[in-house]
Amino acid sequence: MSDLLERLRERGWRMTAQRRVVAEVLDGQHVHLTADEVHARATERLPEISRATVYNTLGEMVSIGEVIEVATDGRAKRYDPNAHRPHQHLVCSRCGTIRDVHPQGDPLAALPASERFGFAVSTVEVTYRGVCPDCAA
Amino acid sequence: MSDLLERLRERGWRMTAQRRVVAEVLDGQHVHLTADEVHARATERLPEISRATVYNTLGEMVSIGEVIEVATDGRAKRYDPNAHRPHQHLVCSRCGTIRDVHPQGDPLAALPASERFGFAVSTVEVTYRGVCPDCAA
DNA sequence: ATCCTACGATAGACACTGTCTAAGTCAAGA
DNA sequence: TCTTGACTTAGACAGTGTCTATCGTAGGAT
Repeated sequence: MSDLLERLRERGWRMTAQRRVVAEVLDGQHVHLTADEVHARATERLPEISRATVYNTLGEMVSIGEVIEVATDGRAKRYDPNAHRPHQHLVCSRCGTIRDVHPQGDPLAALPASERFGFAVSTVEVTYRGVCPDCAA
Repeated sequence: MSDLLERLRERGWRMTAQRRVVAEVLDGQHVHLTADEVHARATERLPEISRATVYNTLGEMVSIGEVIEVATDGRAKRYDPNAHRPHQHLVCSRCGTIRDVHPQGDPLAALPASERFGFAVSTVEVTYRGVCPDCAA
């Protein structure tokens, strides 16, 4: 079930109850949670888990590429466990929920060399914004 | 010279010294400042301007579409006065500086209806990330 | 030119998000 | 079982943004 947990173990992570819970919370969700939301859900299973541990664990998962950090507003970052399939995000401008979407074509191709100003461009993030069906009602 | 100021006046804005200074700071910069950076520069010209006023004024400019809010990391939002010409952003993943770029084509077209999930999609933000020439050296 | 009044500005408290530190705990190899 | 260093913890701290109550003033009315 928990591929994420399995991959972390393979990387030599020390398996603590806290890390297990954080991985499970991420794995079980299709929405993109903020760090404090992850903490809230983790607390339901492991009441004494601290905020710092959740932040640390998420940060480590991001730095090894198992989880993607999404900053769509200037507020809390959100964490996306779907790091292995390239995708972009569709954000509701009212309620802030995020959906994964898969646009056609390679967005990198749209930026000609003359517009790269010597940058070694490596990634593109595309954020579509609009009003979701629930908020439009 | 300050087109921004002129447009605000046309919208019936009460012209206060504070709003004038905020508009001038934005207009004179080609970089994208954070709210607190705007405040710092505004303070040089109008020492008693408050942080709340800068935040309010920036927020109002964003809501009427004269300025664009850019959240490239999970930290401070940056404010882009170049709202009249559609463009995207190229961010250095080392030093964080932002350049305006103009990709080809309409990025909205890449998202087929089947991938919109009932959202009324209105805007797209594209953020290219890479290492700038200065940081690559 | 002066007066009025509603809109804008102010200071500072507050809230949210994230980071850091010092001390205690425990997973896992010896 | 023992040992060790990686991990966790509580809580202080820092950066960013919001809110409230009060004061000031731009600009129309007189």
